[in-house]
Amino acid sequence: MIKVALIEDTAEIREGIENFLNQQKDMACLFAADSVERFLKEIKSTPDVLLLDITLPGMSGLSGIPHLKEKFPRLEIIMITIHDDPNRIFEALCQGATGYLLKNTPFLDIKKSIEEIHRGGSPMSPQIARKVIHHFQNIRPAKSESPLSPKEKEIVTGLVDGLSYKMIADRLEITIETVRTHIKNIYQKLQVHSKAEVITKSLRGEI
Amino acid sequence: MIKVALIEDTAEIREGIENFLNQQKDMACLFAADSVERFLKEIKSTPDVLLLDITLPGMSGLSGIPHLKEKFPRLEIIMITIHDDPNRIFEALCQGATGYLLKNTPFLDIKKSIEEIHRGGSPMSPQIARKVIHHFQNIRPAKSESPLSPKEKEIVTGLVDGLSYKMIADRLEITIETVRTHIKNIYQKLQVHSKAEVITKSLRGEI
DNA sequence: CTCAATATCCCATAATCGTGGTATGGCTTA
DNA sequence: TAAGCCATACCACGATTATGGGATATTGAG
Repeated sequence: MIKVALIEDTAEIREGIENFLNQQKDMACLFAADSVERFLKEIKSTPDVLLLDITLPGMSGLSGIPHLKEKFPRLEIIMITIHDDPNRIFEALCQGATGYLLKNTPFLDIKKSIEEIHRGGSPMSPQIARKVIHHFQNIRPAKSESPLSPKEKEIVTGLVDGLSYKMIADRLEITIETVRTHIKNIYQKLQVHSKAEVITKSLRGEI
Repeated sequence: MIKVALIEDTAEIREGIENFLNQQKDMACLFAADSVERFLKEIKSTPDVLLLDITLPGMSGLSGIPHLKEKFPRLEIIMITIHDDPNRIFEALCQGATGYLLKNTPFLDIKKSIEEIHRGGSPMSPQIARKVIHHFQNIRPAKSESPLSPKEKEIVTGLVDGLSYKMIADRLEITIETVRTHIKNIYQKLQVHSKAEVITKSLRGEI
């Protein structure tokens, strides 16, 4: 039995979702509030999953996340919203939300999402996922000419990931001796003498 | 009719997916190759969607993405892989992949994903989505105070500068043994096991 | 005052790394 | 065709790192 809670200011939507959840066999809506403040004050037990609207009177869902997480550290939060503004999505995810659904999502899919998040997944509509990914792609612009060969760059990636030579060898499916050779060449090209320097250069965008 | 292509080195999996795709009414598998190199050399027409394995002989799927995107700028790429290593996922998404599926995904879901990506969404299994989101959540919380003591932060700075224990000891005018102790404590606090990981965390603002 | 955190120092050992070699085969290009 | 880069692989050795012990002194918070 998944214990769900809900914060949504529009009574119609709130009651609709609440009723729907309570009709399900494997979940129950513990509590439904119209604001973060009221929720924090009045909730009695500990929910597993919270459906949280972004636009709320008083404290917004976004700024409420840290408070909610503080009171219930293991709470999984799914944002529900009409906005699909990438910045808000990004913000919510950074604050600690784990899922993100649009308000027009059918009830049945909301149910699936609650089950999904409870299983350790992250429900996200594909449209949202695409926006999230675009954010990723924008923060790392294509870098200019690097003196390193493609394989060498893969080795560097391994170093940045904190892998040992052995682990890099496994990942790239080559022997550790080949990894050593590549690394020697990388050091030569970059004029460095340690993993540490390569990682620093790489993360500072100097490669 | 969605034009799909496939790069996967295991013949069994490749042919399985190829056959399945060709049985669908609304899609066709234009071409299936066992390596990025062969794909780029032999493909004749322009696919809409590419299913791309990460682990490949020769050029890895990861490093192949830029080449594939260069030849087919509007190509949508879905990574298919047995690995769910967050670093690789992150890398693939940054390189320009738009979807990410685990190899055990049922054929029917692969089909749905292809349709989804073609509609402008981003197919991702919820497990993957969770990992992606964790990446988001780890980039930000630089705001909270670090668990490291002032001295420990100085040690970290030394590591980032590529110094050996000896050099850090000289710089801070303490013995190398003290440096060792500090580093042991740092590893403990950050739950890591190498200089490399400390440097990466530090430069990513996670400390 | 006591405790926890910090900072200092020492020892020992196994694993990993850095660096010097050598060598083969494929590919590109002058 | 020869020169060069790239990727692959192996050997050897000293340096460095990772991790397990202990030990002592200071300091600020409860």
